[in-house]
Amino acid sequence: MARPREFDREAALQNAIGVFWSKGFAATSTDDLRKAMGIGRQSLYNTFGDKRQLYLEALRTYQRKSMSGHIARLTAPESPLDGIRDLLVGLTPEDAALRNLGCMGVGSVCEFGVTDPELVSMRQKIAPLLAGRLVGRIGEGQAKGEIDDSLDPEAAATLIQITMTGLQVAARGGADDDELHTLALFMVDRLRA
Amino acid sequence: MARPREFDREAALQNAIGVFWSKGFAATSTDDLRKAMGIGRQSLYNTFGDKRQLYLEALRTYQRKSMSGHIARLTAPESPLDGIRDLLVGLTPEDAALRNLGCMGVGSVCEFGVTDPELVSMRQKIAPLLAGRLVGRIGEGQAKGEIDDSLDPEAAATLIQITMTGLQVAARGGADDDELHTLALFMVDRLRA
DNA sequence: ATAATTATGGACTGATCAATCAATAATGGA
DNA sequence: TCCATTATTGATTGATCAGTCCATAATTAT
Repeated sequence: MARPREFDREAALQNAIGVFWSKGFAATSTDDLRKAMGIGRQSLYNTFGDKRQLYLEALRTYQRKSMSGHIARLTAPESPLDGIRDLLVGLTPEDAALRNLGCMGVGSVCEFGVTDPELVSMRQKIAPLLAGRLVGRIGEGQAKGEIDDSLDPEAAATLIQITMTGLQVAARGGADDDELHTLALFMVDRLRA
Repeated sequence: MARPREFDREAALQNAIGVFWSKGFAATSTDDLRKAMGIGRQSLYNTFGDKRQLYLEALRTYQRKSMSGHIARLTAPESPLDGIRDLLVGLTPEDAALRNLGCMGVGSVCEFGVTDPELVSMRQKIAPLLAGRLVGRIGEGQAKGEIDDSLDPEAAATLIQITMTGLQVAARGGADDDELHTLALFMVDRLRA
């Protein structure tokens, strides 16, 4: 029917994610994107709309992948406490260059705060997914006697999410693997019965 | 000897801090700064150098004030655990507009990561100031029997700092006062003997 | 009063920004 | 084959960017 696209949309999007993740929205130019994505300017606008739309799609895609990793690590082990440990320990990659990027979602919160309603609503859809699973595993752990029975599962789940955010910022600030690892294990210990 | 400056340098700097704090470095234009500071363009360049130098001075000034507040809250109460509680509870202001700004230091880490050596070295000078005091108060608390004797003071101090970062990001993301308050108290409880 | 010095305001610079236009190329269906 | 449709390329737009130049104003020392 029409001329087919010469590039791989998914691959180009992944490259765009990489740029936004590393530099944030404001510091990224459309030329940075074009170069990293390996496509022409018009192709970018035809395929992804404008810079903002591309950012939204990049962030959404990043969040989906990131979240599914979190949930996989949290739920894989039989022991709930091991799940929480794996969630936190596996949060920051061993590869320093990757780890130093931190989390694109955290970066987005820091860059935009509450000024962009579309971003706020995107977060509100994603955050509860992990929170719910966390509350579940904490309850499980309490039933098994692994986790301190006296703590409120909701508050503990929120604290774990806050800790994840803190770890990501530390990682972006250059924290090394050992430090983050130690911190994750320390936090898990604080939940133990 | 020469014509005196017509504006208050400190007041202008405070206004610049406000803009950078709210919008970050990249999204702030020199015109934003000029307007908020209420001075002419040439006055800005004469007095503060360029945009980057102004940012560095703004961040340095912010950090100093912020850090002295942290240390004051941490050390004021007789009870070490109360000090840690006040540090965390008092971290995020009651006023929503102010709280939603989060922390300019956290914003700087998220925006620049480890890409700017001058910022990295600025952080390395500031972070240990609080860490040292925290370790001290944790040791105190353990000696008094308030804080769990089995935990490593260094790791606990780092976890508290990570928690502070997480709270600030949550605040920037729109978290309400109650949620942050609850979280702070929950964290303190996790250190108790 | 005059000279030296610094502050201020407005015009201006070249670079870069996001985004569009217009011309050409490639595809499948008629 | 030829038409409708979409992709690609390169030139181009007007806006905004950080930063400078220059003329004028205000101050103190002499």
